[in-house]
Amino acid sequence: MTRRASGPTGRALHLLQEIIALEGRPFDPAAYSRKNGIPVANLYRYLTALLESGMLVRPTRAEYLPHPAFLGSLSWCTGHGVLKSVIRPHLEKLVKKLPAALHFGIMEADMITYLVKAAPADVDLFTMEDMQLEAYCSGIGKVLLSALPRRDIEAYLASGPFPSLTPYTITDPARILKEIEKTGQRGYGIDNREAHEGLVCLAVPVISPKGTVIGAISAASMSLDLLGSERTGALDHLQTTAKAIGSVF
Amino acid sequence: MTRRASGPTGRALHLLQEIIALEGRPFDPAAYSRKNGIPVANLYRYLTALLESGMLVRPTRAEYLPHPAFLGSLSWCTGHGVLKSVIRPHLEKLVKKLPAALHFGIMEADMITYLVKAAPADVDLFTMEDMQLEAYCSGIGKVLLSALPRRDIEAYLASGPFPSLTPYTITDPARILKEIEKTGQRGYGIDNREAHEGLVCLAVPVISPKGTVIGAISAASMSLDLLGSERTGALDHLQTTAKAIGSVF
DNA sequence: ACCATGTTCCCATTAAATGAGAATTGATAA
DNA sequence: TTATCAATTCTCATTTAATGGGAACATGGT
Repeated sequence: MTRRASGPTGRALHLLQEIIALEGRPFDPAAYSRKNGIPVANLYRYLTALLESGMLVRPTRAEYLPHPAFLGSLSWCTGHGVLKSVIRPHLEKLVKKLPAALHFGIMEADMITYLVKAAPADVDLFTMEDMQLEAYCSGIGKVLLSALPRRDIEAYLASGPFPSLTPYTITDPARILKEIEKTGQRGYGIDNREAHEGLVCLAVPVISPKGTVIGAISAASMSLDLLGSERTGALDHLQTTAKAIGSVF
Repeated sequence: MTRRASGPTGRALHLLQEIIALEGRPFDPAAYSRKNGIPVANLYRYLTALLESGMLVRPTRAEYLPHPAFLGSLSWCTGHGVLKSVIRPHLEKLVKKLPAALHFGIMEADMITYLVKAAPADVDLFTMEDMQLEAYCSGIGKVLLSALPRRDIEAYLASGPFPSLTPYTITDPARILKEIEKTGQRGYGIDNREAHEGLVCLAVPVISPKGTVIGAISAASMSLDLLGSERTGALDHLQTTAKAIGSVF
């Protein structure tokens, strides 16, 4: 789940994350000591440091919880605000080289949420940040679906119906599955006017060094050239940015 | 704001809290180094440890933010859940010695919220956890009001009106102020049938070692003896528990 | 009062942090 | 592209803190 840095500090931080991950269930020092090969004496030293720093409280002798004041200090970063802050500078840098409507999106409850948008001043597209779209007919959606376990893809396909939004929308679950599989194989997603009249887009996944799919970025355009003569160049830019973003995590 | 443990680990944790406290504003390594007397080289070492442990991300070269995944791992402890977990064992321990309806409450938006309730099986009181009550006519309310800066007390008194809930309810702002002042002077609050027919209660503040008022605990009873013959004993129990809870923070 | 378990203490040994400056990297302006 | 400046990392001898195994000490429950 979490990376662990070496050294005493890294071990103390790992302990903090362990206690948070317990979600309130009792923390068992002896078990943690055994499991991680850390002598109990050191374990208690880490706990002391975390308590003295105000990150943990000890309601009773053998109980450890995140400190309410520490949690309070984190209340400003609820929602996707931090994630947006992480992504935005990358998209705004890319938009200078690839002048199209760029988006970063994640999947939430079978829908795609566009968290970040960056577009040249002369491009006017209907999309907005925090807008939700169907997954089956968007480039980002196909990419994120293709990253799901087979079981989840099938559950998604069974959850239809899939309304037709343009004459090009693919609405048959079997054909959607084929699209998803193709997307996974070639490593990028295409939306060929399936979600909006005349709008095409290319999308690639953003993957952390650990292999987690954070989300996906896409370039959208009202010109078919994006899928034709411009495709290779655009994909190259998207891949580069996606890799840069991924390496942040 | 935060306590700081000595040693490298304590300093690293302090840095983490500093970055969280910035709420997304840019972190200035040089300034932090100067302000805290920490050489920049060490500062960057702490940052590296925090990054490697997955607590921070660095969206761009000179930018540090809490890691979205770390924030996600904390999502289970939104609201007052953790605070309740901290308080509850103490009240449940106290209820064995002081068999009355015990409550822990905090002030939110000029109202009192009862976060924890502990009562003997044979005591049946209308109160419930998460219930909100008026502050001016409850023991906990008077205690928490008396801990406020003068300015805030006056703002509260100006925010009336203060409805009469029983024949004993004090509704005149000037008299409420007197009550609040008396509460602050004697160190505990009294509700003499002001909020509910026949119900009396005693309340004391819960104060952290740093002097922060966390909330207040109260004992309530339908017998006037709580304010008479039982007052000294009950107060003693409440004070002891309040001190024990306070020392947790 | 007793027991079991959780917690702290002890101290010689080992590992890690320290700090000042030099060296390097990266973004921005020219 | 190159110059420039600030941000960041590296180096290394020195200082400081962490380590760990067990004994000793609390505490809550029986």
